[in-house]
Amino acid sequence: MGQGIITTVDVVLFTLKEGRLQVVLVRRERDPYKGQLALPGGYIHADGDIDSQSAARRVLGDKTGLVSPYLEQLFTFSGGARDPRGWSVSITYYALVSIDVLMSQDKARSTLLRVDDLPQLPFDHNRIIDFAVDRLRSKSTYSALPCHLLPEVFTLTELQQTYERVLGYKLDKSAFRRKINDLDFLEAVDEIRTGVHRPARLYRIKPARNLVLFDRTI
Amino acid sequence: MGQGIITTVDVVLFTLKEGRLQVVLVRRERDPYKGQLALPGGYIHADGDIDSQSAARRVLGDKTGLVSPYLEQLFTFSGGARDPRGWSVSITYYALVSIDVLMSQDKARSTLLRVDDLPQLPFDHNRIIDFAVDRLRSKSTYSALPCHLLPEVFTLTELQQTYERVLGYKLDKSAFRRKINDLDFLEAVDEIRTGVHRPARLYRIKPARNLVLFDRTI
DNA sequence: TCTATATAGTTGTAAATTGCAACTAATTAA
DNA sequence: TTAATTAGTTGCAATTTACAACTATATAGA
Repeated sequence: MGQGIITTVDVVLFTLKEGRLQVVLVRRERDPYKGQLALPGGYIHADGDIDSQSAARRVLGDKTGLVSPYLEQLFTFSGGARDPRGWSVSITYYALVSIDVLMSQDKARSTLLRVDDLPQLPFDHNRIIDFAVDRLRSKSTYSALPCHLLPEVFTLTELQQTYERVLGYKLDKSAFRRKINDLDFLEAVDEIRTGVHRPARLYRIKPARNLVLFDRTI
Repeated sequence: MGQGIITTVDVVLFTLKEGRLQVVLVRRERDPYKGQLALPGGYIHADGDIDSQSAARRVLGDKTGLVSPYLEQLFTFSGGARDPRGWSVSITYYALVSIDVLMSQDKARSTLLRVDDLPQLPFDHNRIIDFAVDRLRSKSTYSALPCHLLPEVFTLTELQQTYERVLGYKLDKSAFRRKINDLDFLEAVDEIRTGVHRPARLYRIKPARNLVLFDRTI
């Protein structure tokens, strides 16, 4: 059984560094495109992987050392033209991680590049990244998704800046706080972020809470 | 090359009949589950299919006779447990068609069942349909998607009823019309739908228009 | 021809939400 | 003490949405 179709997973891992949305690329260890920067990806292992999500987690862990970032299926790219080895399917995922966690878990094999300034990449990886950026931006307009680009605890100002950096435009402070408050997916932690000015309340995502979606009305 | 992974496409084809959202099922022609009702689906042909979207179109045409319904990728289901033949990938699509077009193009091999009253189906097809219904409902709250469940031309009242039947709740007439008007994706046609009461203006989707999305603001 | 009725389509306004700007609060540095 | 800077709140105008009543146009039947 099987039709000689190459079946892979690829992961677009986002992080926010220096105020810019960046994507993690790794050097390919084998042909095709050996030595070039590309998305972390690999074959699905029919023995071993439970499903493609597990495969994506495994591949991401192997290539970047990340343990359990936010991970969600993006889209499946397929066809005879996208891989020189033959007709292929790539089940793609996107993942979010804070730069702190990335720095502490990644074993320095990966490269960070700004999503708005990418070189030409192998396969259809530019297209996949563009698709992931579009998804991230659009989903950020109606969900708590950008939270996962921050560390465990963060201030509301940091959260707003994260939204602004992902979306590429400024948000109103009071409206933003009202919205976050209404959605009720954050809880204050005891600590306070102290710095050179007025200290800020710290928050974290309420435990056992799925990704919160904002209401839409037609 | 290839890892012995079964690679298929499955399509959830929706239509609206008797005011109910229904899904098209076909009898399986071969094992496993030969003779049972299931989603129209089949192997990807690495020779012949351009990509999985083409494969989905081909399969849908072969099994239901439909030529070019609205078709969009849904999700990719995968794993070792979902198909008795082995580790498998199903790239799933959902499609929308008006009952008129379905009746005229389908060669009567297919069965229509209400999505809220399905029997147990083979593989993970119940899960796939549930997933498709969720997607259709949620996307209908912020897009022109339900248009594709109607014939070429329709009245605004018919369009509103279509939204209401998909979403499962009533909408306000004036607000609905304002929204549709603002989005500007319909154009009036010359004809008028005449009936037993006041005649209604007929509309169609403006040509060369992508699926219109409503604005969302965080 | 007149009237009742049913559906199409519009209008007015109250209620809710959002956008904007100014305000208060708390800290450090000088 | 004061200036500066960031945190966080408040008030209100502007906009959007929800709701209900209104007008318009057809058929059917008396």
